[in-house]
Amino acid sequence: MTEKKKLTLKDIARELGISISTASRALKEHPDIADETIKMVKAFAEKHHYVPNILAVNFRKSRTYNIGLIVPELVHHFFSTVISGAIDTAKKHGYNILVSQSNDILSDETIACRTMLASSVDGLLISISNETRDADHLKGFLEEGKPVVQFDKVTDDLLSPKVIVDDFEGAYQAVKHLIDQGYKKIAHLRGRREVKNSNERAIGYQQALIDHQMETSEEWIKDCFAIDEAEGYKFCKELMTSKNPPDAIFCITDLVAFGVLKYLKEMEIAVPDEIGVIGFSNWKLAEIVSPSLSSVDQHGYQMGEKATLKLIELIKNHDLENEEIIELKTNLIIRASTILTKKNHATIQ
Amino acid sequence: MTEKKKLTLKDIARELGISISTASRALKEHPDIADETIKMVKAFAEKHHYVPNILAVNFRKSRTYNIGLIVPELVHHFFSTVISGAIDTAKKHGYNILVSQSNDILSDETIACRTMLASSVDGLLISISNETRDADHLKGFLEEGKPVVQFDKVTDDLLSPKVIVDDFEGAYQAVKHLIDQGYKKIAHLRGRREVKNSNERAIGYQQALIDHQMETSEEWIKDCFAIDEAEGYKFCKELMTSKNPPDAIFCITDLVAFGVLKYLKEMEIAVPDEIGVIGFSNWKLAEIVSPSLSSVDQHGYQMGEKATLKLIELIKNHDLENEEIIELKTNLIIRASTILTKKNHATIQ
DNA sequence: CTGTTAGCGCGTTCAT
DNA sequence: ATGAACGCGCTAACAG
Repeated sequence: MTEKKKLTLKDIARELGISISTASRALKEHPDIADETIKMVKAFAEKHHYVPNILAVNFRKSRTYNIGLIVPELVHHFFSTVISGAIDTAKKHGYNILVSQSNDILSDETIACRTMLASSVDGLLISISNETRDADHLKGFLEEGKPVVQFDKVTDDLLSPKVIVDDFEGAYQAVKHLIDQGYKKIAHLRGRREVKNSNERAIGYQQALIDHQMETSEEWIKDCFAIDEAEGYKFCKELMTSKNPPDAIFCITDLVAFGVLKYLKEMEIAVPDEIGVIGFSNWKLAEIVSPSLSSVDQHGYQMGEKATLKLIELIKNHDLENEEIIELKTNLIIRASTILTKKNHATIQ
Repeated sequence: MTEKKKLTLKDIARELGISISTASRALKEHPDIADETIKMVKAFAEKHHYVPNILAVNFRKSRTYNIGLIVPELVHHFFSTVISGAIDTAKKHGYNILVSQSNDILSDETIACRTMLASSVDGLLISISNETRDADHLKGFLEEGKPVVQFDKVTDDLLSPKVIVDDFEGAYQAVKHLIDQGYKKIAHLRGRREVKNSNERAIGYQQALIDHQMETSEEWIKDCFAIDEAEGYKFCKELMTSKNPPDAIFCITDLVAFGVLKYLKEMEIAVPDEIGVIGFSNWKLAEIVSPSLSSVDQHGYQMGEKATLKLIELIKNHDLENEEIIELKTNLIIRASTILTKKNHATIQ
């Protein structure tokens, strides 16, 4: 395989007996250039498959049309959905997306940032790790004139736009739905106390209970750490074997809810009749499991779109001082795991 | 936010009263340069946070340390796992990954390729779309001296290394496992006839049946097109309501198997006692559903690693004629959906 | 050991 | 309407 020697402006100029700058301008249809010249140059370029050397262009303009994107975990339904939206949107605007993951480890995140900065992305989209507290490793981007947009998991330590979901409202609606269905003792498997989203959801849960004068209990709130299926299983067991077991469980995320469902199935505790279960994030699998799982949809794809659009806007305007907050509404998806009939309702009471 | 004016080699040279090339070489610890000079330059660079302008370096060396990666679907457990492996591996070797998706549409794939080429990736990792037949849109990479490595879904129309899974063997083992468990009438929900992987799995299925003198029937083979849960449900219904229903089903992928499980559950047909179900790909959810789903693990992460390593090797060696085939062994994961006890075995007979 | 020089390909004044 | 010339920041061949 012999590599093609790439055609340059210089080649075109030489072949056509014009100057390099004329060739350059002709290709851009600069108003100063004669129509005929333009036509001639364009035809020649077309014929010989001239492609500008993007490396030279980038160098000259010091930009790359590449956007960095860092998430905690790539193999994760919600984040991959966000990435999907980001990629599609970026593509539409002529940008590429450079993806990296932090594995929820701050040092990995810091390294990823360095690599991104070194490879000269034009801007950064990031959802911070569970370990991240301050944003020192992100400030380098702004210092170099590269805008940052945070999404989903964000920190206030960085002045930047944030695209987030209304976690409070989503949680509130989920719990209100459980209440409306007739469930009386609603438990919550919550996420980490250091993570804002988790706290928002927990507050939404509590507010809904308070607003509807529902019974509350500290025993019904369990703190997840790994936020996985095993924890859902474990805490569900704890709850159901306690003195005052709940009759509904609101889970910080679907994955945890799957663990809950698993335990309940093993114990032959009927969902939704004996107990209602609702998750958060609306994983693809939520509609596939049996019983299908009610959940709060976060519109991940849309989040990817909005964050990317905002970033591209900032890049174009050299805007490094934007701190707009774009809050997406959640969407309650009601499925079998919480549809309690009146009859069963009575049973519970 | 005022942007820092970046320090250049020229600045260092001027400040230190040396030439630019000396500064450049000193930073690279070139053997010609006096230790003292090296120390001095490095100290100065360190102190003033000198960072080489990567755009200039890339331009000069005509390479970017960026690798393109195109998959049919990003929001897909297997592919996101592959990407995860690719990203981690690339990072280790100083490369970034530029991700794009084709949505299984050839024209999208072609556009993605063009964008990747234009943005000057150093090489390409690709798993082709279901629509892709020939590799004309990929040949441009080789023509420009950029190596390509195909993985999972590959075409022989392009001379390139391929990292694939031994689909035949994986399917064979899955079906053999069903036979060993005592299932007698094994059906297969297969994938598209135009897709190599589907055919390999179908052949593995048939060979296992033949080798063990099992009953076969054309009726037991159903062609999936969308390869989703709905199809699993639909075809399972067709199978179970036919004159000669199977007592086990081997599914082209876990997603289809989930649909199968759903139908069986609705009909209260017991898995694994009345019917065994096995999938392919070992999705995260396979162990979460009830009953947990036996599956064939494809080692997606490892596939991402191997493909990336191979590509980096080709990039470094300017090797464009490699057509090595790296075949990964699958791994049979046995779970509840196929563990038939001896007693039940007798029942079936 | 170090400096000088010559580009890499392109965009952009400044002339003409 | 077009061309000459310069420089972006860095590397490397050549010269001393």
